[in-house]
Amino acid sequence: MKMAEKKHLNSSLLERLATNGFRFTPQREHVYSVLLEKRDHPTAEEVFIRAKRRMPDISMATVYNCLDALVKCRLVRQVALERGAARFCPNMQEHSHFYCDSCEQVFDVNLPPEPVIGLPRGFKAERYDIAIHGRCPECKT
Amino acid sequence: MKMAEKKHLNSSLLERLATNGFRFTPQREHVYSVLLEKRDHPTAEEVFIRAKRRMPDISMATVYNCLDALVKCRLVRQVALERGAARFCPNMQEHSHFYCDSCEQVFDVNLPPEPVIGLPRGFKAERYDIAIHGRCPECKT
DNA sequence: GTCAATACTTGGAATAATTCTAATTTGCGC
DNA sequence: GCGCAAATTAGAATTATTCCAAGTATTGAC
Ligand SMILES: [Mn+2]
Ligand SMILES: [Mn+2]
Ligand SMILES: [Zn+2]
Ligand SMILES: [Zn+2]
Repeated sequence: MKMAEKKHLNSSLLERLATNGFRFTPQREHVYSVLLEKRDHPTAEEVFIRAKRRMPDISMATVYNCLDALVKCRLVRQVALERGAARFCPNMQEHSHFYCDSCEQVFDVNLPPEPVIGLPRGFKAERYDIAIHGRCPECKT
Repeated sequence: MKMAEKKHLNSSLLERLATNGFRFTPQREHVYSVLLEKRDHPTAEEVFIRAKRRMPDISMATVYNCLDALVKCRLVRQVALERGAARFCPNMQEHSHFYCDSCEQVFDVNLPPEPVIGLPRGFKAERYDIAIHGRCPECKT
């Protein structure tokens, strides 16, 4: 990434953190950059491993703290597909998730215009989470 | 419940367990009946508490085992909404879940005919899990 | 720039949810 | 009824996450 790009990213990260009452720290910057680098769906553990490579002293507690801040700033989505560790997704476009029951990989899938589900009277939907389970192309028998 | 009804339920439970290679045990019968009694979305812990009322010696490990067997027999659905304890749903009709972010209750919501999501080439969907987050009528401000 | 207030980071302890273990008991085909 | 695989049990172990208390860094006021 070019210097100018990085500076811009960081100033917008700072802004986003600030408007949500968070401080800008090297750890938060780094965790965010780690997520943007490889746009998959790592667990906190996996983020920790990747973050440590260039910031060996970062702690697991901080990774959780950073992920939490990023989620609260809406720079990252937290996804709960299967039971077990939560996963984090840096793709903030509206999309749903395909979970391959065989290789356990998670794929982004574009959503149709709007999933028209008739809710009973009085219910107010804020957000739809669509998880599709099945086999990815690699694992199709 | 009338005696005849119960007998019928149990013989169909036995059959379902048998065809999936499971044995019929009083614990499995009881856990299943506990789920059918109050058709909500309890956690394993909550099932344990309810099951203990009429079967005080049942253990947590057995509750997990029973729930697992019932899920594998497709008599019960396991739902993973938010992070935290898994929930169990005895309603086997196709439906999706509304999770109230305020009171944390889970409601069954009927699905539209079929959520037409165009999957990329090669992906094979087996099951859609639609979770809707929002406010229930009680909690609407 | 200095300073104080407060937020953040850290390692380790604590907790929550679930799974594993090993001894005992039970269901079920013969 | 008998034998054996499967199920139950209490408790230990594991996994994922949160909490804690002490030290450190960031920020805004001056
Ligand atoms: Mn995603
Ligand atoms: Mn349900
Ligand atoms: Zn796959
Ligand atoms: Zn509610």
